[in-house]
Amino acid sequence: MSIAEPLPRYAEIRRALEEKILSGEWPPGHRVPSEHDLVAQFGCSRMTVNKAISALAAAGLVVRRRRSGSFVAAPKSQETVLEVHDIKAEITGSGRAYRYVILDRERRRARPEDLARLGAARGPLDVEALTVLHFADERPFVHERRLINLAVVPAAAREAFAASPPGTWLLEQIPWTEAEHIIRAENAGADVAHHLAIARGAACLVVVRRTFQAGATITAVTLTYPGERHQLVARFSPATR
Amino acid sequence: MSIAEPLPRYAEIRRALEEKILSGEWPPGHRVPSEHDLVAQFGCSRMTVNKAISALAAAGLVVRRRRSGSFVAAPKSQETVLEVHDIKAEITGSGRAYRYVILDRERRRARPEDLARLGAARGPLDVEALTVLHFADERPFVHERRLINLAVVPAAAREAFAASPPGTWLLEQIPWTEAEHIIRAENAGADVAHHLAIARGAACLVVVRRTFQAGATITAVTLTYPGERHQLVARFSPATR
DNA sequence: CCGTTATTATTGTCTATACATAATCAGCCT
DNA sequence: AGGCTGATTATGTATAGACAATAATAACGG
Repeated sequence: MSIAEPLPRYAEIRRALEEKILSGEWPPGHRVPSEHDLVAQFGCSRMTVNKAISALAAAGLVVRRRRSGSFVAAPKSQETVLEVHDIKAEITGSGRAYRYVILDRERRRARPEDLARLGAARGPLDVEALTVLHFADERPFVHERRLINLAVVPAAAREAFAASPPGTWLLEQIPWTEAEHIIRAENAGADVAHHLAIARGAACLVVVRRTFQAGATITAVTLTYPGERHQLVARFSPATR
Repeated sequence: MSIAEPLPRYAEIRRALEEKILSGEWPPGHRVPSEHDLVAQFGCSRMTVNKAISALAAAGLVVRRRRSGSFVAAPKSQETVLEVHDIKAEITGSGRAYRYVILDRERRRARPEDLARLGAARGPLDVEALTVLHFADERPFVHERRLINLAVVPAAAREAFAASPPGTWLLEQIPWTEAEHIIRAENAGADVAHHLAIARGAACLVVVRRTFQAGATITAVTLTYPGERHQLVARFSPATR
């Protein structure tokens, strides 16, 4: 049982509208009463009503158009909030011992496939290419292949990554403004299988993440998790977004 | 180049604060100036400043505490908006021919493993268990195993699923209020491999989705995609959340 | 020194009002 | 009919002020 807390007025109004929408009483395309009407109905000021509807608009439940009014939005594709943790934080956060090893490191002029991975169309570019293996309680946890754009993060060339792995270090160095994830399944190749101590051909969850700042790609990383031991969890409720 | 549009005042203030946070000038834990101070600094009313900071709080960039002030939030786990489309819409939306086959169907009293899949702890429950295969351009696209809670959707027992597959039908029937996804990689078993026309042991992307309404589980579905032919894409930018 | 109480700073919510902006509508002129 | 114009309507943004809720801090009394 939930406690009957005194909801703020705007939340109350929001709930009331949300209920109509989620219950299907107001189908997509249905016009929500105007702010003026709701003011009369709920006996409060327009600002309060506005706050309620604006919140619904921000949550994507309604679309607002000047002069026309507010309308129940078409059912969107299901969106879900996917949490992708920093690996070091993910492991230490669950009380396991964390360790990492840099398997390979090379500074080079970006090759065509590097440019493709970074999603950068243009020109000559220097990158730092790293291969890292992360352990949780001394068991291989994830295999990481990373490219760092040295045009954006020149300091990466001088960093030894002794204290923190590249991903964690980068997070501390520069904040990202945009990220893109691609998630797929792959059979483990010989090399990855060896490092992760799994059978060749075992299913792996592959997460490719590109991180951007002001349009420029900061880094592109391919994380390969043993499929049997890892899963991503995502949760979503449109009402509380 | 972006056009120099006249930003509303509150957005301007929001940007200014955001810039301090994202640039690292204000590290996590740093105290944001009080609304009163910002009013003086920006020469606007407190409501305007409040709107700006409240938006940042809603985006998770700051945490607000009465009397104490507003503080830059600890760097969250990276959250990403994952779009999971309705399968029928996903296929037809990309111009491919869509078809589905119901491989198996059974109405039964929920077994212990069914209850576990639904995440329902309590009692006797009737479920509709379906196995569906979806095709895109006559090629197997995804294998679906679904349980429908008949206590919530009794109509599912009388539905033939002739016009729409169960997932699409359910979306039309009852709106969900919460969803949970689990994503992992698995090697294809004999049965799934056969239906998807892939090699046994091939890596598959498995998405398990549970959908709730007001606490009760509506449906639990396990979608198995051929790993080589499917991937999930997710994009995120904190500034525009 | 400790516990209680009063003060105060800060955010949370709300009102009433105002003007701006955009889109629609009706009417008018050509 | 076609197009221009102005009125209307609904939302977008902003202001100034008010009171409530909360928690940190200071003042006080034992």
